[in-house]
Amino acid sequence: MTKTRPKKIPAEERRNITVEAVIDLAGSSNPDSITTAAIAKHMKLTQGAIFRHFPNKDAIWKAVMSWVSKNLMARIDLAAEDITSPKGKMEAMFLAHIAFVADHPGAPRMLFGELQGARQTPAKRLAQSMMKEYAARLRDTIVSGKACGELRETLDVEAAATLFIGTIQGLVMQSLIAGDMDKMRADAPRVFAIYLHGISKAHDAGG
Amino acid sequence: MTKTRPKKIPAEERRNITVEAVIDLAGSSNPDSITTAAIAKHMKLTQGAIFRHFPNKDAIWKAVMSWVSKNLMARIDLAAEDITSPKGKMEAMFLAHIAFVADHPGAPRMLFGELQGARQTPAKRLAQSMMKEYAARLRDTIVSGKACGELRETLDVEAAATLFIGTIQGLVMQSLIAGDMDKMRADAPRVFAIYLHGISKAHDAGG
DNA sequence: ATAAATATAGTAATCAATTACTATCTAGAT
DNA sequence: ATCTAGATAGTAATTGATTACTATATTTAT
Repeated sequence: MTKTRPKKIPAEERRNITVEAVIDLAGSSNPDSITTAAIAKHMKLTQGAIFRHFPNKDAIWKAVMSWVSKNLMARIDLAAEDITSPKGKMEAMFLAHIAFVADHPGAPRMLFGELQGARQTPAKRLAQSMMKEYAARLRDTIVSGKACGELRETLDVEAAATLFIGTIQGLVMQSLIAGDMDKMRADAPRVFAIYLHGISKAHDAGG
Repeated sequence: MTKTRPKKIPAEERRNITVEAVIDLAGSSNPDSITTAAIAKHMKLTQGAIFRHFPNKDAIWKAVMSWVSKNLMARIDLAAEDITSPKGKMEAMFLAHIAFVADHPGAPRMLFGELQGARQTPAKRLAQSMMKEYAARLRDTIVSGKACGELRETLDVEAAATLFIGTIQGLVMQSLIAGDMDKMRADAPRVFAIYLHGISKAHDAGG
């Protein structure tokens, strides 16, 4: 029985480790039922030590949401930045989003859980503002797609944006249910192809 | 302080009332954190009385899932039964599903929550078998749609089924997040129109 | 009177958070 | 280079609240 004492780690790094631990745990259990004891155990610390770095549990959740928001948006921006075609941009965003979720299954669960909760927490505010910016970016891309003739000019922009986000959320939900993130990576391009067909201007009359 | 005693209600009806109470509560709070005390309060009973009608909490969840499964499938079947066109069938199923969720926002939350949980509960088994049957019914309809020429013969059946379910789940998620079920009812036909465009055989070359 | 349905009042377990204390790191003086 | 004081990061034990669940008494309908 070698009860090794955990290394003393600087506060900021310890906070980062905590965020990772929560996202890790959220990948395999309901975010709402992740206890501070479970977090502590996962990062090999005692439960009380957590509160040396966060004033309370809400603060942990806020830090997690901040991480998710920052990293997800960064990956989507990076994927889309060098692409000029709106359709190409949308596909890149779609696949980047899926890849991010496949890498961090806990992330969407934290997001959903927080957004659905009745309580207006700091974490929820963060999540809401991220969703708002995401939707705005999407609408802009769709509008420019119509302008340059890639998308049908009869296209309902709001509905197309809703379906884009919904398609991702649906894919994610089904993969979380199946517990298989690799399947999602494989399905994503095929599903997006149908979506694209739904919003594109017809090229030829072929069925 | 008029502490009125609740009427004595036969056990079976009391169980039905319990199920309704849970679905009601799930509409505005995380299903996983619905306590037996909260259920009891909502149906104006003491907490202990619940356990005169159910052996344990899992049994309550199983009863709820049974209710959801039965009622959702019934509404979808009813909506589709008199329609011969596969595309028409799919639209009817889609809108019936959305209408059901709009009537019972707690239902999808119970479903998601149960399916995502790591624990293999009786409720989870029920939910899984429902999803399986739903997907099978969907694939059959899509296949017959291809056969009768309503849908593109190049259509990826699996992806189309995944997107159908995903579209619903996505719409539901966004409505739960927005806390506005009426918006979902309004958005559903517009979103489904894009999906339909994505799977349909082209009628004319118009953009 | 009897049986079913409910209230009352408990249980042990678990939760987030706090406390008293200890170990370790680091900066500045020598 | 080394010592030491203060700051930092940890443990272990405990708190009051809340959880699912239970034992028993009481009410109500028939």
